[in-house]
Amino acid sequence: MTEAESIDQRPYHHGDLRRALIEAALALVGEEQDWAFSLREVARRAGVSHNAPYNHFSEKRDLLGAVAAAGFDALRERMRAAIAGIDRPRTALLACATAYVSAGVENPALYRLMFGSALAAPAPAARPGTTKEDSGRPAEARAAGAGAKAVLDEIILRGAKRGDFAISATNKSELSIAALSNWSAVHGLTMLVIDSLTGSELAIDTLVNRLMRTLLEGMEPR
Amino acid sequence: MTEAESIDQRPYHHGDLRRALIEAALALVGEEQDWAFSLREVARRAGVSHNAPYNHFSEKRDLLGAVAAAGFDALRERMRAAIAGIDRPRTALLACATAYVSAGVENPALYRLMFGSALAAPAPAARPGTTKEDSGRPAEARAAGAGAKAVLDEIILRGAKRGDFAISATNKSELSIAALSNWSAVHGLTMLVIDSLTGSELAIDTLVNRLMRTLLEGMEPR
DNA sequence: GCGCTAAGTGGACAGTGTCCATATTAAAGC
DNA sequence: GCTTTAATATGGACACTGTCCACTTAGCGC
Repeated sequence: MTEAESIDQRPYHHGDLRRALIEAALALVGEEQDWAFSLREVARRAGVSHNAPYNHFSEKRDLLGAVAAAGFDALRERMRAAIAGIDRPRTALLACATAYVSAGVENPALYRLMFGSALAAPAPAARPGTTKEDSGRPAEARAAGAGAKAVLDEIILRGAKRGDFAISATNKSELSIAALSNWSAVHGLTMLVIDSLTGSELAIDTLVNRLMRTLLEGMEPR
Repeated sequence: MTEAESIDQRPYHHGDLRRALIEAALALVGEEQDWAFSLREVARRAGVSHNAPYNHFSEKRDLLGAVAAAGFDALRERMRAAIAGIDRPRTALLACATAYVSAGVENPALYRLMFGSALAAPAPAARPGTTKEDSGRPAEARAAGAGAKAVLDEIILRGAKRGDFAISATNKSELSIAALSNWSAVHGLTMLVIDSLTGSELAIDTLVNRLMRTLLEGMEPR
């Protein structure tokens, strides 16, 4: 059939299968709002055999790790765009938080995957070679997550420098704690919203606003 | 063999299989730090056939829902115990938060399961009969979660009544927002600690303390 | 005592993740 | 240009899964 290569006669080698697989998986996560889909289904979508993915990912978990990393990259860009041009740290912080929660709410499954245990190693007690500081998550996802967090860190630093926050701009520990507090609050709110556990009928943006106000001004009387 | 029922001749009917299955699953979650174990493995542990569980749970997800509910119950009791006898709301809040994070850190998989998507319905777009307010989680787990949250609500209410918090004790919305802010922060911190994403070398209790201080006193200069 | 029904059993089926041997081809070395 | 090589794709196999089905057992109300 040296001639019959009319329709869908794809070449033996895909050429860019790794990216194609990640994109297919990303689409599946979005559609099914779950990552229980089979690796074979991903392969089908990419138009390759059920074994082709193993040339690019040693396990299904590896693929999911790459998907999570893509999610973190998207989140970072979204936050960056949201705070672009905003000078006042308090305002930037609020915009950043709103963008963050929105991203999570728009694709809950992807957000859950980014922080989920699906990435953690199987770990039947005492794996070797994993420090307690990495929890067995793929390096790719960790790095992408750090990139996203950096956006927050920078806002905090600016606020500290300007004196808008009661934080020493030279005290690494204080800065780190402040960033962690903010991330915790926003991350937690995102999860609770996703899980429909807020127990509130207020709009999401309103919730974010109130949360950040509490964080900035505190619960105790001033 | 009317006589040979010497060893391990269990009766045909288990008697309390439902509870036994939940306990076996709970143990498996604790051991494997994952809920990818098979329903058949749970059945094996309970000493019944691979189909017996279906008389008590219609799906694997149902079992996991019951496990999650048990987790919430344990969390509630733990928080209750931690704040027993503490009068000052601020102190109680701190003790409660510490207990909460500790519980999550001690059994990360269980904690993740409680909030995880494993409970959410498969939901390939637009399920019927599920309002956007329930996200398809089993009622049992929802109720148990609400019970745990009530502990927090009560502390906030007490603080508001005493004037320790700048919240009107009669304003339901304000109270709700305050509780949600606290839950978000603590929930978020727990998750970040579990995921080893805090980026801090401080002890967990210290992190909780700092987080709660920020929440109580705010980031902005006083 | 007797039937009803809840609670147990084993078998079956399609589908999964992953391993293996094999085939195809792009790229590197001569 | 031709050949070797390593990367990439393929199909088959295996043990195992969740869930369905038909069937058996035995506790409980009449």
